[in-house]
Amino acid sequence: MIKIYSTLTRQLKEFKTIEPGVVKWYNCGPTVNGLMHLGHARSAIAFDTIRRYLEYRGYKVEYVMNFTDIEDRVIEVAKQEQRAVLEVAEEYLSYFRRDMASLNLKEATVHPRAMLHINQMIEFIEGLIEKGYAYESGGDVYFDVRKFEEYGKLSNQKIENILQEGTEDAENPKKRFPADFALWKEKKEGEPYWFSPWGDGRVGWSIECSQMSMMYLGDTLDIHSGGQDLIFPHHENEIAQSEALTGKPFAKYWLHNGYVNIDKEKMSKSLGNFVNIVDLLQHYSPDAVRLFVLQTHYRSPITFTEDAIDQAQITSDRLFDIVLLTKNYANDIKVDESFLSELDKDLLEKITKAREDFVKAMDEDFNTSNGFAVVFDYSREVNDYLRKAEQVNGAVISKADELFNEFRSIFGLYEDFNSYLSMELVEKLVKLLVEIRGEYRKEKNWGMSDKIRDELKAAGVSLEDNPKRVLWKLGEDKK
RNA sequence: GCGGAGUUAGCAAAGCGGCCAUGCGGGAGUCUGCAAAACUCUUGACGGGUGUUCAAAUCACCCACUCCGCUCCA
Repeated sequence: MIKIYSTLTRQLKEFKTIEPGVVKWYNCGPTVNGLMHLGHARSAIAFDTIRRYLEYRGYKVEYVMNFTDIEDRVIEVAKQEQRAVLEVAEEYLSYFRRDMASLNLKEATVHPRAMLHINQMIEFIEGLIEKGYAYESGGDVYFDVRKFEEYGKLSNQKIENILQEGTEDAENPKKRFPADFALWKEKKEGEPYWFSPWGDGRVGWSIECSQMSMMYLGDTLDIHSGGQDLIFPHHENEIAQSEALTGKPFAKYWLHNGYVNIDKEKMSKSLGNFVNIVDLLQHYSPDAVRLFVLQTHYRSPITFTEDAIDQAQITSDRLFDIVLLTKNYANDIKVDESFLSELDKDLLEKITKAREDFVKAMDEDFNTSNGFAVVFDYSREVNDYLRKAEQVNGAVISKADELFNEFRSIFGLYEDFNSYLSMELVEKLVKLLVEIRGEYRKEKNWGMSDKIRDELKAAGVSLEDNPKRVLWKLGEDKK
């Protein structure tokens, strides 16, 4: 049984989807006004892993993640750089997709973009006005939070305590109440705008998530997720809008990941203390970054230090060693041995046990930290076996490899094996063998030199001895 | 002010009442032509106090400190 923590109820509950076997999940994606930094990555990796785990546990996950491409901050960047908003959005969007791919983040089922859903959002707002939850005021449209009694339930705040007098936004005279939030904003000079029943303008920030999530997944989602910084006001507003419109619960489970801190401060755009993923990947492997993130439970804060990520890199490399070693043996099965030694039986038991322990750990609100503890214990056992067993049993080690594959697919680690088996490597190895064979030939050790040529040929590399040099090529000789 | 989260060994990080977390690092050993790896043992912790309990890192209360949200933010 999977237990899941929801910010709304602030406790662990059994995970039950509305439709059996299917998870409808909306993850709040980034605003594309800059490069992906570790804070974004932490969120994305955490939820990507939970998604992978749910899939591992047999769910079909419909995962929607938006890109906010029309928003104050994008417009601001466009102004500064004197470029079109669309152009800026396109550019950062492509960088985001690149960085997501390099971190081995799975593509969402749908990646909707706000700009392409403006008309539907206008309809959404019209619906709210009809129901009396929103009002037009001087070209703007606001959500009337006092009409929605449960406003504040997600962030656990009383309406009186929200937006005290004094802040600029609270004193906006167009509002009836300081905490009311904009659904539609009147156009400003030099900014993009759309036509609407209330005049030219553009949509407010939170409306896109409500509208797009409901459009792609239905009125009630199983999971809605994002960073803790979105709880208020963004998600609070989404709940208000959506539930006001449909009268149904908006999402069953609200998941929020902890921050990445640096120097005891939250890593964020506004503080300017962020580490970009592109830069980080200059020094650390994607696997190390994923491991770094996943060694901490998704709701806990992570403190970023160079030391910590160095440690993650070392750990990641060692884990990869044993994964690869196991795979090499598993690929090399010649005979399926039915005889099982004590060590074989022992390892088989440990494989079963490890899988059980792992599932138990992950079922408890996706405790990747404990999940990794199981993986590390397990990798030590496999390592031990590979070095101690008189003979490596192909059937047994294949089972071990299978479990490593399961772990890898859930954590999204070491998936690009091809990069380790490059043509470059083949070239180096063949050249080395040719060189060694050359020495044997000098010594007139024809036995060894022929053996190398024959074995290479069997492996698919043919050598051709010429007076000046040895040529080699891949593939069988033509007959 | 209001609302949350937290303080665990040298570092990172689980744990949510009793038994070994785990990773990195430190020490010793095994193996070994060299090198590397691996494995074994070991090192060590629960911010401070007072309670509750047969038993507390884990519950309650108090104190100290840190961070976060209430403003754009993953």
